[in-house]
Amino acid sequence: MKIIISQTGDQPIYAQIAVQIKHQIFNGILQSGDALPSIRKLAKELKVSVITTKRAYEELEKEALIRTVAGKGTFVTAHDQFFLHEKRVEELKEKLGPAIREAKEIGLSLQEVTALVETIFREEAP
Amino acid sequence: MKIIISQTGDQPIYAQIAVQIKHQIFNGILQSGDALPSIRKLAKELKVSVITTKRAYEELEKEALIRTVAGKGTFVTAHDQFFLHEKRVEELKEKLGPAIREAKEIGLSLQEVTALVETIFREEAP
Amino acid sequence: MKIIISQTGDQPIYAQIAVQIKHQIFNGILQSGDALPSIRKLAKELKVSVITTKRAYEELEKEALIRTVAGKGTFVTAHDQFFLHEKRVEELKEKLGPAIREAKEIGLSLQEVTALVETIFREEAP
Amino acid sequence: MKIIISQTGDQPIYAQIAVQIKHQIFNGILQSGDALPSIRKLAKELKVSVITTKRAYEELEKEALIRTVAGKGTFVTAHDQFFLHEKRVEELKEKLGPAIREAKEIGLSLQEVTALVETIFREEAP
DNA sequence: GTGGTCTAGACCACG
DNA sequence: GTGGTCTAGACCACG
Repeated sequence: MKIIISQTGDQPIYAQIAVQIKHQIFNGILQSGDALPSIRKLAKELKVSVITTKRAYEELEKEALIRTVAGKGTFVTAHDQFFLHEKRVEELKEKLGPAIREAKEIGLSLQEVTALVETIFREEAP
Repeated sequence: MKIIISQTGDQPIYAQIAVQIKHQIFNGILQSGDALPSIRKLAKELKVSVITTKRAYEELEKEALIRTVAGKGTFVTAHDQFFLHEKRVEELKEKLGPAIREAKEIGLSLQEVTALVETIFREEAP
Repeated sequence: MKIIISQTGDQPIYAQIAVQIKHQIFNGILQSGDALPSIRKLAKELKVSVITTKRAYEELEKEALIRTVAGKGTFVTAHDQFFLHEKRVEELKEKLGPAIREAKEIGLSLQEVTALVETIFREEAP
Repeated sequence: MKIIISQTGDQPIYAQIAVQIKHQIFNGILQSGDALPSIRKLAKELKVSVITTKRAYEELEKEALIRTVAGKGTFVTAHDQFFLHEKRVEELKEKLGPAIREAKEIGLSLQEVTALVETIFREEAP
């Protein structure tokens, strides 16, 4: 499983794992019903503790993106496109919201903000 | 000094203080050369530990927005409009950047992102 | 043999099998002396491991509801109506007991509890 | 803090702790805003691991009964009587439900069930 | 093999 | 002092 962990401590390891798996689900790399690696296998692969991988899976379970069956393993929840789209937009709003609120506090106009958004959008590697 | 602290723990208190002072500088409420309250005075006023206000001022010093002179007090750094504008845009980019990167990962087009930005911009209280 | 297994993990599979066979005995679908399917046959039918069906039968043997005769098979124990009635009430008490104990801890009166029981009884599909 | 732990393994320790604190909240022994012991203090007192007490507190946080503030401690959530009553009845239904469903499967009438409930209610120590 | 739970330490940020 | 996170082991139930 392709997951990159940064030990620089800016974000808990379990959160880094969770968010990357989440994105794999969002992008269809992991699909409904797909089995995730066992918490122990993934722990070995990433060289972290079992508790850390378990914690990551717990986060995703809270969001109903995966489902753990004791003794069986962990699987991507069956979900339709609508559910995923909702999840994605919700997540995006949570991140864009504070930034835009701040832009307004700073006194930027809508035009200035969208211009900045466009610049950043184009800057980033496609 | 007008600073509102949320004890709900979603953000460290020192960071809340720092960001609010920063915004007062950005918005001209605090201007070049203005004296800030002493860390002890501010601590009393906000009913927090002196360590907390000290930490907040340290953050702002790192960003060169304020300057502490031993035995005299703490003052807003002399800065021109260009410097402040740069700071503001830099800060905004740091927040918008990850959100926009994510929007692209999710597969949203520039049009969809700007539409979402506009919606959020209009939603927020002016 | 009519047994429905839920893979959702809320209850061990062996327990699901055991309880459903138990209910078939209680309700007379399985009667004294009736032969149960062999653990291997049942395992195939339900698509579970032989270990699982064996474990289920062991549970029922502990309760003296079935009896395994080496080389012959497994049979519903000879029992009279009194024995079965006792078993049923005993089982029910085990489940109702903790709930009612809790109701008292919470401070509900007998009237309130029986009212709640009546509501739930009527709610459930007959 | 008065909490009794059974090591017999029928229920995880963290769940035992959580349920007993929950009952103290329900019964007014712990009231809105009251501080709970720190996870480390409680761990020492109960002679369990810190992770176990933390896990217990996490369970209660999921149910919005307590609130943890990093660096401050853990507190009983401000809640009104209506909220608590709802919680209590909800919990009770979850326990009574399966038992009553079973009673019906066994073929008991509402009268028989309520009679049994009454017997158990009176049997238990007041 | 799978998860579930637990221990007894550790280091960190915040205050 | 407070939580938050993590490790490197362990034993268990289920299958």
